[in-house]
Amino acid sequence: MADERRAKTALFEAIAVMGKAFASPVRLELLDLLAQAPRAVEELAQASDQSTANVSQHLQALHAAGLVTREREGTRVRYALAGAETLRVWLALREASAVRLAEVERAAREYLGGDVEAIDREELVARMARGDIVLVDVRPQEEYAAGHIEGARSIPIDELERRLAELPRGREVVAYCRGPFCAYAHQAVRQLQTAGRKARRLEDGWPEWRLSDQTNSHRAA
Amino acid sequence: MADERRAKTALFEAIAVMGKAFASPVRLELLDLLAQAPRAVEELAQASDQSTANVSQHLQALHAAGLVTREREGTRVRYALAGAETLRVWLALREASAVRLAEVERAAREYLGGDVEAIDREELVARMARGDIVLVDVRPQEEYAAGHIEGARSIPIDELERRLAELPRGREVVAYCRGPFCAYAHQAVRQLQTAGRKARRLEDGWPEWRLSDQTNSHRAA
DNA sequence: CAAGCTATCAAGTGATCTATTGAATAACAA
DNA sequence: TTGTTATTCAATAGATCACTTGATAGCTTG
Repeated sequence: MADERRAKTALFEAIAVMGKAFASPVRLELLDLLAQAPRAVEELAQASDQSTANVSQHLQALHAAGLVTREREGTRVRYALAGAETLRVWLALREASAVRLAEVERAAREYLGGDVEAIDREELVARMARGDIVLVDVRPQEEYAAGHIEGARSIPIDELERRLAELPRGREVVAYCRGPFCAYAHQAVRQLQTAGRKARRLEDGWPEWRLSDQTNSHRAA
Repeated sequence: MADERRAKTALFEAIAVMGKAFASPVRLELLDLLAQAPRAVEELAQASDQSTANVSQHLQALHAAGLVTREREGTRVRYALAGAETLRVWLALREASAVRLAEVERAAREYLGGDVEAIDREELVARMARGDIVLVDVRPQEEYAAGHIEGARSIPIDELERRLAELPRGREVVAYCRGPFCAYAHQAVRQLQTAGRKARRLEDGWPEWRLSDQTNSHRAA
């Protein structure tokens, strides 16, 4: 009886080790970044506006919780998301928080600016098959290189304005980026519309696509 | 620029509010219990071996994180899991921790005792359709009452031994309970096998079933 | 092997979290 | 009203966590 309680407590304590990893905003941002592409500590520190030491410590916490893998690469250490289960937890948490916490919704709206017309995965697949649209990945190049939706071309958001001519005039443009809370696709659609193009954003990003359809994943050399 | 950072930080901080809710073993156990059936504070305190005040506080934390709903029922307050998204996060976290943390695996084995032959959902459905097996819900009655797999009969684990005669001798018995980390089904299978019956456990429990097949859910009056 | 990066470690401080205790409140019944 | 039960509140002490700073270790290159 008391033994059973002890064993049950030990089990929940072990699971809570992973739960704790999701309890810090900094770690969540790191997970979000790693969901796009593996990265070194320094890069993560820059992307998340944190000190290197702090990021290193958080990464070690994530590592201890089994959420990321670590790999030495010469003078750098490359961290990557560990397994699809990790991604699934993060996406489920993000989704749940968006649905159940008004504050998340509010913060998302604040960050993304006004809403922009979206297209869902299913429609995207259908229109792509018909050659109806151009799909653009507006994330940084390295993230595109680490994996992207098949058939997408890479035009990082920074370069979109001066590379507008690359996009055929006749077809609608669909932009996607890191996920529903990533501002790049919103920004891209606004820029495109300002330039007189027809444009929408994919309702979510590369990690969601990858998880929902493993076979579609495409990795560049 | 600085504005963008502030907005992004606010967003991750808001999501982390929910993340923090998953950071305590006590709260995880409460979520696990609530995934079976809504309950009052006192019941949860008893089931989790915690003081009422402590459980009340944790429930308030869960409520603030949007993970549970609260409803006054006379002198009691009935807490329930809020929405399918909440359940999805909890199950994803449990799954991920089982896969990625050796310690969880070890603690689970310790708690459950030796492994017992399992059957997956797909096979269960097929065998049920053929009338090949008897499906038994070995959770406490109230949890069965709050929802169960269609076609299952309720025999709480405490009563299994003296109600053995209710089970037809000819057919294999499949027992299920709260989930893969719940000991009841394991126990039931062992008892049944000792009594010379053919028995297996369903590989996971009612919450997983409910989530994977909403239409199969069955709620008693 | 010395210089230059990158990443980690170690220690410290302020902040937050947990569980306990005892008192307060809310709903109900006699 | 008074008593009873269920829940919450308030205060607290101990533990854990987050971020900073400055030192250290590992690898690469000249």
